Amino acid sequence: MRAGLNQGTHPLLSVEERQKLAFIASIRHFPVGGVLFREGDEATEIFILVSGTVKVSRMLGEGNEVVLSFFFPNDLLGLLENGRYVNSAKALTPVTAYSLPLTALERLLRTNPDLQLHFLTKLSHELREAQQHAITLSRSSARAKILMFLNLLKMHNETPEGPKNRISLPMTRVDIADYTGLTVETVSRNFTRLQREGTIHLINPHCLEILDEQLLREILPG
Amino acid sequence: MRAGLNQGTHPLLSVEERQKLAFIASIRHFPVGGVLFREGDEATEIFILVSGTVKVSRMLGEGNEVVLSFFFPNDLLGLLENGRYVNSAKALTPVTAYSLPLTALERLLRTNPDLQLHFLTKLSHELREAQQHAITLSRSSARAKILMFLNLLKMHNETPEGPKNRISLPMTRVDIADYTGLTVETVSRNFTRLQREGTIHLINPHCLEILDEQLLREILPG
DNA sequence: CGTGGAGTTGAACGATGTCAATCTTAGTGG
DNA sequence: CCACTAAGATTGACATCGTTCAACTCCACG
Repeated sequence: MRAGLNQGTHPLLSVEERQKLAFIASIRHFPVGGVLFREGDEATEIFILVSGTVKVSRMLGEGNEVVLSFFFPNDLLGLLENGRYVNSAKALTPVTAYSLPLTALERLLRTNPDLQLHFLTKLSHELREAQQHAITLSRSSARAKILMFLNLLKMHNETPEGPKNRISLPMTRVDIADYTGLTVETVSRNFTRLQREGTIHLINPHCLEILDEQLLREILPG
Repeated sequence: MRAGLNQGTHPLLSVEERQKLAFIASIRHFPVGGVLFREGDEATEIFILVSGTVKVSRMLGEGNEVVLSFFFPNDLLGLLENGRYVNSAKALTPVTAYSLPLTALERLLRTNPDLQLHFLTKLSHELREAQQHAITLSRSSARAKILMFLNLLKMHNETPEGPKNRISLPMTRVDIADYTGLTVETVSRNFTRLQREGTIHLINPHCLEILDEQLLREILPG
């Protein structure tokens, strides 16, 4: 279910490219629970995350939320269609982001074919990866899904304060369930199970430590 | 698991754009089982399907194949990374395709920012849809997955010869299983079940008729 | 102190995977 | 032209895993 636009070692844009973009950007701040944009709203800007975590989701009729991805610093978010956002984005922690007005961005891209080509390449790569990831997840066990989810968080864990391998989970169990396609109960049970196995240690529901480093290698089998 | 680059009503490129591209293209033919390109091979060209059906897949260690998508006429295929194809493409039927040499294509895009911008827009749209589709599938029942798969084929069914609502399945049950993330047995059982319910009629394993038109509406619930 | 939301745990059920047997069909060679 | 073969497809029995429904715990907040 990994669906962000970056992939750990591959930020969407290079440092120089982001600097170019910074010329047309402004800084925005959002509190916990703040909405960056809402599905269906007219799109006027896209964002590049500076700090914090964002949940991107879509509603499927009858209050059924699908969490498409979690976004971390350096991610680009706000993909749109026909001038409207296709997803909703909500801040899970206090968030700082660059805001890029669409009109200026389009002008910039139109006059910088190389920058645009890079966008194209990166986009196709990242989304292809996301698709692959989604398919992979669709055929693995609940345990493996949780491990992949933890691995995702681990890769983006930018707070190495305190013990290494400590991961903060700013989202709720429901968010994790809506992201992995499991039920809350299954998510909870598997956290407990991983703890019993000695793979992780739950400090509290929103903070855990990874004890068994090799869970990364173990992820593939399913 | 819908993952093609087009979406029925949204061909990747407009007629004019394809005409532009045709200037640098040549025609290629492939027999049933023919390989258009293989995962990891150096990429020299991309293809635009003219006729036939193509299976695009990736191997996950130990002979485990994931079918990422099926491609139909007007689809663009051959996405690559670092000069290499990331997937393999095999013809399920006799295939005719335009071949676009990458060097010429890149030159064309570099000098046509508008064409490139269109590429960018279309790509982000289609892949976003594919991602959504994959996630949707990951949380629905086997029956709903099969229905979505049939719906996909129906949208691309370009052979209205004979009775309407007749669909040809050029792929094997294993391919369908590898595409939907189910087992062959579950795929088979659900075909049988849909027939018992009167939703479809299996003429033979590679050809069926859709009897209940409203299965389309029924797909969402899961 | 309650109260309510989030999280965890238990028991029973149901759907899908697994293993194995059988059926069908297309292709092959006599 | 027919019989044999092998691959694909279907079906059944059973095991497994995740969901469902329900109860209970744990905090944060009033």
